Amino acid sequence: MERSDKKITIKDIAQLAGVSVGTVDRVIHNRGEVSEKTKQKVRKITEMLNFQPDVLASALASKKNVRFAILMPSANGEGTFWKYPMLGIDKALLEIEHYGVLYKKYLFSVSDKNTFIEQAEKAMMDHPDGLIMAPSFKKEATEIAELCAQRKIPVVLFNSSIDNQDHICYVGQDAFQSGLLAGKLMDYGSSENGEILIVSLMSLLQNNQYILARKQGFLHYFENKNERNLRLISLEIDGLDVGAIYHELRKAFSENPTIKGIFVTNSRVFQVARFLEAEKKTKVNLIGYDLTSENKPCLEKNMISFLINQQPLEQGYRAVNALFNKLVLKKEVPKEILIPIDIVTKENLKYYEEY
Amino acid sequence: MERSDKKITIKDIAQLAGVSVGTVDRVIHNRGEVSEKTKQKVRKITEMLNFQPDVLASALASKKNVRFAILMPSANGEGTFWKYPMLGIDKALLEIEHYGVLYKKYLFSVSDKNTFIEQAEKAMMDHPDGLIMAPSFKKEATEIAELCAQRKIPVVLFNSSIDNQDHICYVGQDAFQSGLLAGKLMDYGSSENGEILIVSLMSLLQNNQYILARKQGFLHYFENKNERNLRLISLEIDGLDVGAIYHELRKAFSENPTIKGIFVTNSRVFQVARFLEAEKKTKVNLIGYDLTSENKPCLEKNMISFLINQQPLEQGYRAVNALFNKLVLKKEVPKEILIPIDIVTKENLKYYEEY
DNA sequence: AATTTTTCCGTGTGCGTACACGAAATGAAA
DNA sequence: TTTCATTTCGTGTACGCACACGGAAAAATT
Repeated sequence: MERSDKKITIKDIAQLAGVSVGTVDRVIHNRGEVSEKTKQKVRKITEMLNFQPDVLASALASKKNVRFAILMPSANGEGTFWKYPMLGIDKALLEIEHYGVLYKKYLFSVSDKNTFIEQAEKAMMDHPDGLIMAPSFKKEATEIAELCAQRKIPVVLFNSSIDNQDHICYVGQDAFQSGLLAGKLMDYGSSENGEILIVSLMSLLQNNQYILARKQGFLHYFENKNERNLRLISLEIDGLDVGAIYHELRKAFSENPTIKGIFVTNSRVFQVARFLEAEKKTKVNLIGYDLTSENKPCLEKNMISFLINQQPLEQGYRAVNALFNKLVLKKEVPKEILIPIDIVTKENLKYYEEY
Repeated sequence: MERSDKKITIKDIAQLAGVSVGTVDRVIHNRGEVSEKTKQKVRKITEMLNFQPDVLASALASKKNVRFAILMPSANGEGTFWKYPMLGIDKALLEIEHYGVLYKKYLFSVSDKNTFIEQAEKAMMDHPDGLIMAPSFKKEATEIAELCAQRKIPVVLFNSSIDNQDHICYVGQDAFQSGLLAGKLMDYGSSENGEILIVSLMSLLQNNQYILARKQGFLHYFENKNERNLRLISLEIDGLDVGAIYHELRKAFSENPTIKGIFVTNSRVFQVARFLEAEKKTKVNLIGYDLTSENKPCLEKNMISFLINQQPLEQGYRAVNALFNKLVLKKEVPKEILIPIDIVTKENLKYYEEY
C-alpha cells in the first residue's frame, strides 16, 4: 500500500552535513550568517537528495502572512462580466486561506480612469507581496507594473495584456483566436453564396478592446478562406434599446435577402436570437459569446447555434493560483496561461453549467 | 490588507469550555472517554464559533496515513486509452502527497475478467480507506462496491457506471451524449441530401461499451431531426490492417457516391483522414475522437473537421480529488462529476494541448 | 595578552493538531 | 473507611519547519 519514499527533512540534511537544523534553514532561505564553506556543503546535500521543504509545515510554522492585492473592476452595475472572474478568485482564495494568504480587493470602475488610479495607489500603499491586476487602462497599468517590478512584487495580469514584460504571468483568453474560431464555425455551417452579418452591440461602458479583436479574428478567417463565397457585412449598433436593435436588424435583412448567419461579438447575442425567433428566421445560423442566463435558453431552443465560452470563473481561479504557486509554493509559473476557448452547443451545454 | 478573522484553535475552545485541548480533541473526533456533560459543552462552543480544525496542522500531526486503492485497467498493450487517466491520477496524487496520502494501484486487463477479480480481492485484502474503481465488469464491480459499502469504505467510480448506489461519486463522461454532439456537428456542416458514414474501427481488445454508446447517440440525433435528408450508413471494420480499412472505405465510396461526412467512433479517425487525403476527397466532413498525436496533425491540416475530446487526464485527476476531499478534507463531494465534452477544431486546438 | 567586535552556528520555542500515558475523580464493593 | 476497577481528563511529546536568542570561535583592535 505504501508509496511515499520516507520523506527527507531538514533534520536529515543537518545530520548528513554535520550541522544543526538552524544552519540548514539559514542556507535554504539564504538569510546569511553561514560561512561559504558550510553553505556549499549543505547546498550540495539538499540538491543531491532533492530536498523539498514540507509546504504544510512551512505554512504552519511561518507566522508571516502572504498578502495579495487584487485590482479589478467592480462587478456592480456595469454589466455582469466581472462577476464570474471574481467568483473564481474567491473560490481559489478560499482553498488557500490556510496557507496564511491574506488579500484585499481594490475595485475600480471601468468607465472612470480616476478610480483605477486611486485604487492602484491605495494598493501600492499597502505594500502587498503580490498583485493581480486587470489592466483596463493601459498606460496607468503599465506604470503600476513597472513600479511593482522595481519593488520585486510579482504581478499577474488578468484578462487583457499590456506591452511590457514586468509581470510574471498573464492569464486570459485570446480574443482574436476566438473570433477566428467563430469564423470557422460559421463557414462550416453555411451553404454557398450569401451574406454573413457581424453584429456588434456596443455599450459605451464596455471594454471594447475585446470586441474588436473578436471581430478582426472573424474577418481574418474569411480573408484566408472563403470557398463558399460569403459576403461579410458589419453592423454596429450603439445603445441598448431593443427597438433600435430590431430596427437595424430588420433593415439589414431587407437589404440582404440571403443572410446565412449572424455573428454577435458579445454576450448580447440573445437579443438577436429573439429577433430571429420573432421574425421566424430559423434557418439563420447564430453564433455568439458567453453562457449567460439569457443565452442558455436560446441555445437549448436551437435559436443559437453555438456559444463561445470564455470560462470567466476559471480565469479568476487560475490567476490566484498562479500567484499562490509563485509566492507560497515557490513553484515555476508559466508566463502565459491561456484559458481554453470552449465551443458550447445545445448538446454539450449541461457540462458547462457549473457557474 | 487583512481578511482572516484571527482563526480560532482548539486551545481557544478548550479555554472557553474550561477543559484541556486533549478533551476538545476527543470530542471533535468522537473517540469517547469524555463525559456526556462536557461533550455537550464543548460541542456547543465549537458550533458557536464555527470552529474548523486547521487541515495543515492536522495533516502534520496525524501520523496515520490515508490509503487509496486504485483499481483500474492496465495501460499497457491494449490501446493507450487508459494511459491518460492514469497520468491525471498521478498528477493529483503528487499534489496531495504531503497530506499523508498513500496509494496502491491494482491493475487488471480489460480483456480478462479473472484479473479484475484477482486484483479486486487483493485491494480489499489491503483494507484501504478509499477505493477508486473502473467498473469494467459490471457484476463483479457491483459486488465490490457492496462490500465496500458494508465496510464503510467510500468508492469513487470511474468512467463507467454501475446501477446500484453504493458509491459516493461517479466521475466520467457521457458517451451517448458525445455521440449526439457529433451528430449535431455533422448535421450542421452538411449540405442537403447525401450519405453519412459511421465508421467503427473495432479492435477486439477495446472496451466497446463506449463505442456503442457513441454510435447510438449519433444515430439518435438524426432520428429526431433530419431536415437535410441524410442517409446514415454503418460500417464496421474489424482489425487494424490499413489495407483492409482502405479497401472497405473505397467500397463504401463507390457504392455511395455522395458521401458528405464520416463519423469515426474512436480515436483511430486519423486512419480515415489519411485515406481521404490519399483519395483527394477533401470536401468530406470528418469527425472523430481524442487528441492523440496522430490525430492532431490531421486537425491542423484540416483533414479532420472536429475532434471530440474526453479530457481523459482530467477524469483521473477529478476522481482522486473527490476521494481526497471526502477522506482528508471532509468536504462534501458531488454524487456525479461529468467531464465536459470538448469540441476541438483547428482554431482552438492549442488551448487543449497540455497533455 | 587582553579586549572588543564580528562571524558563525546550535538550542529552544512555537505554529495547531493528534495521541499516548498516566493522574485524578468517581463509583462500587469490601 | 479502605480497596480496586472504571471512567474521565490533563500533560507532554511529536509532526517538520521558521526564527529568535545567545554563545563559542575567530578575527580585529587595543
